[in-house]
Amino acid sequence: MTKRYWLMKSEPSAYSIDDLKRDKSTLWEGVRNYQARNFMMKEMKVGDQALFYHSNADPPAAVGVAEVSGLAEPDPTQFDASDCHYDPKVAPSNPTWYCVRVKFKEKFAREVPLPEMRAREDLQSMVLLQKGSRLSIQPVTGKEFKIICDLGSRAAAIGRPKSR
DNA sequence: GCCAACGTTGGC
DNA sequence: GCCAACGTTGGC
Repeated sequence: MTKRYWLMKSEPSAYSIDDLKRDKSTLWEGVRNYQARNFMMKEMKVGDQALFYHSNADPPAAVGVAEVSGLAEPDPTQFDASDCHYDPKVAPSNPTWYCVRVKFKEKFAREVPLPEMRAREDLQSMVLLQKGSRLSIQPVTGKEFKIICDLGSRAAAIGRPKSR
């Protein structure tokens, strides 16, 4: 099966790329949107690559790469009354919410801020940039993934022109 | 803090 | 099944 590419949002105040770096891997808990859940449940495979995106940050930015390291399993927080993602409607015998495990791959040498992505002609079709889009887990193409990784590497910093 | 856009809930 | 009201997301 071909490797696929994703973008996963997290508010850095809740869980940042540095948290993932520290933890090495984590369950992507707390997703409470069916479309995002379905990507995790039905489409994400071990080895898939994901851009780690900081939402509600200043500026919002792609900050690194994670890799799917475990197929979807029931999200434990849906059963935990002390957790802010607790879902009292869910019976333990029949989980509603699932999450994959992801592991840390890299933190970009520099963040790739949202306005920079917006400004690029070759990223216009990204789900992230569509008006009103707020999916917290979304597919990206291999091409988009590579462009953003390149922008995040130091060599590509500030989009210096090739010729002068 | 504001607010546009989206998703969910619940009355009918 | 419609749709108004409400809650949430997330950029600005």
